[in-house]
Amino acid sequence: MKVIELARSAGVTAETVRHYTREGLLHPERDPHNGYQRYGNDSLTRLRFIQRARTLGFSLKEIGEILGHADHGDSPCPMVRDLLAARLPEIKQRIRELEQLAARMESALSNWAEMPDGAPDGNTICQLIEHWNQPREPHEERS
Amino acid sequence: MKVIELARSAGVTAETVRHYTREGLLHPERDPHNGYQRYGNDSLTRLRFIQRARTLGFSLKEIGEILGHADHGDSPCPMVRDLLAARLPEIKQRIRELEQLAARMESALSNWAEMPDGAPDGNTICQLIEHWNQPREPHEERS
DNA sequence: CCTTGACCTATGTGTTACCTCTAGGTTCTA
DNA sequence: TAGAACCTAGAGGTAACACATAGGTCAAGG
Repeated sequence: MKVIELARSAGVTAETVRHYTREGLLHPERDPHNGYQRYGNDSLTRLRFIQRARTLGFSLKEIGEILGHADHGDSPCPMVRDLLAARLPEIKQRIRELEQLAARMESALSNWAEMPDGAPDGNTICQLIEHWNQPREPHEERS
Repeated sequence: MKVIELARSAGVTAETVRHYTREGLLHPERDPHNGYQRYGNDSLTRLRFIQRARTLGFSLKEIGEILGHADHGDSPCPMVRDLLAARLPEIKQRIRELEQLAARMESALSNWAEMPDGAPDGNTICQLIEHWNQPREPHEERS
């Protein structure tokens, strides 16, 4: 199979396949005639595996390690259990953070509903933000 | 103030201050004697503003635009309201995605509780993942 | 035979908000 | 005067691709 054929079989873009190949997750052969990458059915298996693992929240790096174990004949399953069990509380923490962020945003929007806009003076940039009563817990990350 | 003094006043690292400066969010003067950056109290005001805006989920780029408006004497507040109102549903969507991810992870972990590990053969990489009954909705992102 | 279109290659850039490192100059304190 | 603590600029790393560049390949149709 050529790049795009493999990509279509799995419902991803050719770029994604090339990316996984560059990252060492797929091992195509080279067509000595024209330098094209040639993928076999094992690549399709691996690509589908990668997709499933991604929906479970594994990073490409982790998936690479899982595949590496499997390629050595070792069962990657214990690692898979451990990674997932370790990741789950992190995801839940992240959810809580985003929920707090959403709560702050809603609080701000409702507090601002009746505040005037006003231009900035030397001391104030945007009073909506600066005079907004920050509900608990400091800093957060982005979407 | 020198970089680290401003940084400490606001509880961030010197690198963060340098980063904001590189991004044009802070406008220090130069000490002609040694080339050091010199920050005034306005910089502290701006830095604190940036922190508050960050906890509301604004990106540095957006904060740069807000500060730009304020520097021109325009009220950035309407923009601030709009940005926040537009971002909120995105955050909520992200929360839903992560909740679904967490649900998939929990489903996998509980399904796997009684499955054996088993080494990979030619067809299977990790049967925990490959034979796991994926609950609805395909692909997702990372933490 | 040649063009066109669909495909291929490698490489580089952009995304986000910093962190880390290098390599070298400055300032303060004991 | 040494060493610690600080400063500078610039480069590279992080995650998972998407997109663009520049040029080579290939099959089909006119």
